[in-house]
Amino acid sequence: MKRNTIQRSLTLEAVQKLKNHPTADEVYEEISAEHPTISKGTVYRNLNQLADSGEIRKMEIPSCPDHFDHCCHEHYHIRCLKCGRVFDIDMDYISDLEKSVKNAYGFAIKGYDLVFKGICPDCSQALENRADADAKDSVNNKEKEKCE
Amino acid sequence: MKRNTIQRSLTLEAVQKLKNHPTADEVYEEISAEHPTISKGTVYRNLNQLADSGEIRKMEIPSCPDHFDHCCHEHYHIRCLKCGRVFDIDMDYISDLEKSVKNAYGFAIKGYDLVFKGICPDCSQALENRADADAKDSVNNKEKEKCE
DNA sequence: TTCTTAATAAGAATATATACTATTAAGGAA
DNA sequence: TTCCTTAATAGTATATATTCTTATTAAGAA
Repeated sequence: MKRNTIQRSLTLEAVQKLKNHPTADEVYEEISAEHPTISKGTVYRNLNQLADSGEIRKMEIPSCPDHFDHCCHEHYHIRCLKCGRVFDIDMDYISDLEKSVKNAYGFAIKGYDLVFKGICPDCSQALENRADADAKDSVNNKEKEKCE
Repeated sequence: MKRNTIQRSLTLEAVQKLKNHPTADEVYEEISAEHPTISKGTVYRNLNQLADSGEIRKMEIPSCPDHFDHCCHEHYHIRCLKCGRVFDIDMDYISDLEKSVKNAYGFAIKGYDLVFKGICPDCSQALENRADADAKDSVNNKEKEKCE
């Protein structure tokens, strides 16, 4: 039988508090600030269990660590190619996109992942500012930044 | 200036030969069977360079290692949730999906990643066969399998 | 209160990918 | 052709994300 542990409650609360699609690591940091003994493996396990039970949503995004979302309505996201942050996007949800599939070669389709990609306002601004500076440095810095 | 190295040619040839969206590791295994001294880092670097120059396509898929595709026309893919393999899917390509976005909050949209998910015919068959056997074992085996 | 065992903490292990560094070799110049 | 510059390589180390392992703890039933 499933047990209601303190760690499980803390994990759920942290995701609900951190509204910006936190990664498992960000959830762990949030919790461990108050409860330093919690284990990162526990956070990972509880996040996945909470996602399995539908209490939170697990967002699997290409070339990114998994992000978790407290939000309950289906919506799309956009990932900044430069800083890696993930944001909500405002667009009607396409619930029957699999009907557009002509041939899935025997696959039982369970859904789809759709993530837009682009450059966020912050990074656009930073790029413009740097355009005056050394172009090479700008490229190097850009390449260095990681997906958070 | 860009140099045409043997390793670069081997990498391109391997992707063109392996038509099933190989991962970098699969490309490395293919090449190293004939050329055991090639370095995995070299394969990664050349795959990314070839993708940057448009000679191959890099497929970034959630919860999967990157896959590489020799194919040149835009098309969608489906990932098996059980075995992790990636297959082509037959569906009209939506080139202007970003026009459906109502509000991207200042983002400059550069494109999108769309990947369907489902259960492939092989895994459907395997699940049916196992349904007669112990259900618990079936679930455990399912959880164990990794994205390839 | 006791007991069973699910869940945990801590850290090792794994997977994917990139970075570092001494060495090699591609291709232009002499 | 031979030499030279330096991009690319091999091999190793490192980074990142996540899962696994194992002894211990504690949730909740009896």
